[in-house]
Amino acid sequence: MAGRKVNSTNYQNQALLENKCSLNEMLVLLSRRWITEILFCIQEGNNRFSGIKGELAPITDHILADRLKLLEKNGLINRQHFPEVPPKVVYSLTEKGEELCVLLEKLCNFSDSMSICC
Amino acid sequence: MAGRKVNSTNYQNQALLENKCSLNEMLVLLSRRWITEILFCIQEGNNRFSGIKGELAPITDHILADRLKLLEKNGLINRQHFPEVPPKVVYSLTEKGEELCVLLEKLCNFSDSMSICC
DNA sequence: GCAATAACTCACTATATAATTAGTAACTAC
DNA sequence: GTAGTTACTAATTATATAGTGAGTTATTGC
Repeated sequence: MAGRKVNSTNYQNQALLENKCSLNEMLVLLSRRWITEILFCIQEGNNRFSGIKGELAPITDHILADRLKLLEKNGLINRQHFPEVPPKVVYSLTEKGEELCVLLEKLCNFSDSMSICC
Repeated sequence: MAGRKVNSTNYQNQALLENKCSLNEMLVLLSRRWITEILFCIQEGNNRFSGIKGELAPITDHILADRLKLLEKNGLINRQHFPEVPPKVVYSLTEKGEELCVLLEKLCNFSDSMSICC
């Protein structure tokens, strides 16, 4: 975590947008690469680190760990740790997480109905 | 527009995600800074370049022009140009644009109901 | 002829985000 | 005692995205 430059216009503009509307915060979170796919993996019961890693093939450990932490921090998933060897950690959606998945599916249907280019 | 590095893992991973699900394309578009605010401005009738620029105060001409072009390219807004001097251009939401705004409002209500930290 | 206007465009710099590579603990099977 | 296992972490490099500052066009008002 290199830390953001708090005095930059870049930072301040983002802060302004997030203050104006929480949607902007949500979109920053959701647009982190892999994050929605990780959510859907867990929703479908693929609920362990290595399982998700396998399904989202080229994802790195680093990014996966970071995204799981983000999702947990925001109350969208639960993390259950079993002190075995080798270690076992199981993830599951919270109620909020389920709710979000429903909204994302709607957005997904909408995006299917149009062709997007950036 | 400096062009993306098409052979990088960075690019290829993004492409993989966008292939897997159009939601990922949609999220890239929506997470461009200012874009949802611009959409909401137009929805509320603030439909000219300088008007939007005024409302989203620290936004630059450069970014605003880019975002309007993106929204138009994706069929979310219409651009009507009047050949006067000084020039006059009026933007409006398309049907798709209206539809998207409805979905975004739902997502916004959801994000209001939780506290997000990144 | 000079300043002001709206709606842009361009070249450049600053910043944020993702990927790469290596390393960790605490065991078990061989 | 060496390799293999899971779920991570850390330092560094590569890439994408945002912001800065200036320039453009074609006209009207002074």
